[in-house]
This record gives sequence, structure tokens and C-alpha cells, in this order.
Amino acid sequence: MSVRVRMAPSPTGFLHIGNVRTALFNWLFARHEDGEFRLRIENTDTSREVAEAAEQIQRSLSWLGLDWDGAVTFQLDRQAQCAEAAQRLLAEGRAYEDEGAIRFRMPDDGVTAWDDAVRGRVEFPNEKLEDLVIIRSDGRPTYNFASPMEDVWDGITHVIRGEDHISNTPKQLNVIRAVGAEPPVYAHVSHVFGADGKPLSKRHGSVTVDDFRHEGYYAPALLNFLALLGWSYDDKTTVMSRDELVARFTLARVVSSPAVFDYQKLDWMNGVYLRALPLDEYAEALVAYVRDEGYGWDEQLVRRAAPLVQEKIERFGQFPELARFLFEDVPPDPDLLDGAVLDAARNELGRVDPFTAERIEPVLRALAQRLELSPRKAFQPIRIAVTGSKISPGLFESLELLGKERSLERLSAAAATARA
RNA sequence: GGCGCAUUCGUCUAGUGGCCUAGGACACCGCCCUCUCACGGCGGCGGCACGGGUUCGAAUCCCGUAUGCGCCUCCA
Repeated sequence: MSVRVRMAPSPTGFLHIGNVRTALFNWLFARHEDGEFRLRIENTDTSREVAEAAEQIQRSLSWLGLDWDGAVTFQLDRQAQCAEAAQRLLAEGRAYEDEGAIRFRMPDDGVTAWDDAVRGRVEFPNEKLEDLVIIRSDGRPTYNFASPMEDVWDGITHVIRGEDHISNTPKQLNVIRAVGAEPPVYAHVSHVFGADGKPLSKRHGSVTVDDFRHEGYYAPALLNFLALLGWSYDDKTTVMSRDELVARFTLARVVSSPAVFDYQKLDWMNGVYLRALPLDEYAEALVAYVRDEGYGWDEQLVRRAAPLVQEKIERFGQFPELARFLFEDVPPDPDLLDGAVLDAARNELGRVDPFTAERIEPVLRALAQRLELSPRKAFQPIRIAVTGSKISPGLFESLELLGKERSLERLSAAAATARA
């Protein structure tokens, strides 16, 4: 039998990265097994906010490339079915009315147990299980009734979810058995925490998929990083393409201990992916990022700047800082300038034609030698005058891209500032 | 408080009784490369929570303690 899993987020806001990791494991498992990955929204009302959150979730999954099978389903649409199922349990004496609500009878002795696909056998003493409200007095089903019933109706074979559901599992198992259905295999994955061991939240940095997109992370890198939070292929493989991840993913290699989200490692991995991109793809992705973030910069120039920054930034979000000088005026720090060097550089560069990095480099190197300065000493004031920063892409390439006219203007202006 | 889950370098992890004087990656430190910053190369620092067992032998199995987290809602 083919496997079928689901992601069942509640539409309470934006997609949290911890839920994305769980979604990823579901997706990888489904694709690896050649099964289905379903998306089910656990809504309890139909407000406008819910509709937006549901759309947001789908947009985020799409951006990540986690495609789902079939139509998206909504819990609210199954209220009537839940009510019918509850009535049957009532008629069979498996449930009883309690002040208008309907409660499911939990077994009183023995244990409820299951073989968790990531944790092994888990047992709960039944005496600790209280009779569960399955239908509220207002007629709406509760989560611990609706969710397992939907898993049954959807033919879910494996429930891969967060460990916060471990305590719910015995309740859901008893409900499923009471309606005469075969329970799915459960796999509880651990949580993802911030560096302080607390649940990931805004103060740790990016937490929603949107946050990561705005920071300029690249979806395949983010997925690769996330996959390694609680799962590994072997003792040394870290960089894996989406296809490799799908081919290699198994629940047996998912660990049960919680993980801390390491932003530095994510940055490193994102850099690995960005540097490995073919230049044209890199340039297009960079242009799209700059456009989406609303900078309004000349896209042709952004495209031409791509090769200058590809090896230097690990997130697209670092592009504006490094390349702003190409698009806007950047006042240099007067203390770091050197009038003599700048004047000389302006004169020499004024004679360079065509104004290309290839022609610029020997001229500036010769200049440094004539001034008896190390290249390092000689180039730094020029860099600061032209880019406004001590840190920039390669100087010669930067000058070429800026253009002769603007380069000379900046050199003149900076030289004047230095003399003042 | 009860029940449950977890515990290997700072972080992610490998490890399923001998291959472990515990391997890899990120971070950090040093050196090399170098027009800055990066990239890349080389090297280094650093860990089995604690205490009892079991065993010829334990990071690996059992028990206890500690710590962290989760759930205990007519929330999801």
C-alpha cells in the first residue's frame, strides 16, 4: 500500500520554521516512498484572517518547493461528519452526554501504546486518560476528535508531527480504534529551539518563511539546512540537493532529541548554494530579490554587479550593503581619505580608455609603486572614496561598473573633502 | 504536582556492546593566499550530564538522580 501523509497547520498566522521542518519531513517521506503529501487546514472558523493565513501557508510551501497532492481540505468542512461519528459512538455507548457536550469513554486500565517510528515504543497508563470531550456543547468537534477522524477519512498511513502531540496520541489512538479503523503509524519529531533553549520566536531572528525570504535566503539551501535538523544521511554528508534528500530520507534516521536552530550554519550553507549557482541563474535570482524588496534599482546594473558579489555574500540580503555605491551616492569618511593618493589616482584613471578592470588594474598598481605604497595602502583610500566603505567588491571591477565619469567625480569630490 | 519525551564538542550530528586514545560539519583561534571583505587551502581548540549496575568489554543495555522540554482546555 502506498503511503499518505499530511501537514495539518492551524491557520493562526504565518508559517513558522519549526512547522516547516515538520512539513519537510512529511514531504521527503512521501516523495521518497512515492506516496502522497496532503495539506489540511485545521480551521475552526471562516474569518477573513483565516482565509489569508491559509493562503499564506500555501504561498510559503510553494516558495519552498514543497508541493502537495490533491486539493487542500479544511477541517471545518467535516463538522457534520464528526457529529455523525460522535452520534454513532453515543449510540454504541462508547461516549456519553455531559452537560450538553459529548465525552468519549477512555479505557480505565491497562496501557495505550504504539511503536513510534522515531522513538520506539511509547506507553501511557490508561488510568491517566480522562474521558475526552469530542463534541462541545455548541456542537463543534474538538481537535483531538476531529484530527484523528480526518486522518481516518483521508486514509493517512503515517502521522509525522511535532513531539508536543505525544500526549495526544493515546487519546487519538483510542478514538480511532473505537470507530473500528486501523491507526496510522505515528512518528513524533522533536522541536526546534532558539540558542537559549526556548521555542524559536521573533527575538531569535527570522522565524517565518517570509522572514527568511526577506533576508535573502535561497529556498533549496534552507531546505537542506532544515533537513539536517534532526535527520542525517551519514557521518559526513551535509550538502545535498533536493533530489538527494528525497532519495536518502528515511524516518529510521530521524533522531528524537531536540535541535537548536543555528543561524550561522544556515548562513554558511546558503553561501555554499549561492556560490554554486551558474552565474546567469544567480543574477536572475538576485534581480528578483532586489525587485521584490522594493529597492527600485536599475536591474541591468544589478545583473552586471552579480559576478562581483557572488563570492562575497552568503545571503541576497547582504547585497544592498555591499553594492549600494553603484546605485546611490555614498559619502566617504573624510578621516580615511588621502588627498595625494586620490589626486594621483584621478589623474591616472582619467587617461584610462577603455575604462575596464583589465586596463585599470595595471595603472593603479603602477601608481602604488610610484608612490612607494603597498597596494593595500594605496588602494584603500581609493576604495573608500569610490564605494564609501572599507569593504567592497574588487576595486578594479567596481570602478569599471561605476563608470569612468562617476568614478572620477567621486575621486575629485573625495580629494576635495580630504584637503578641507 | 501527574504523565510523557529527551540528554555525545558552543551548535547540528555520526555512533545500535569491541572498528572510539569518539568521526564529520558550522562557529571560534592560528597560518597560507590576497587590493578590502569574502572564497579557498592547511592546522588547532573542544564533547559521551551525574551515580550505580549488567558484561571479559559500555557513548552504546538496565536502574536512579539532575536538568530541559511537552501535555494535563468544551485550544490547536
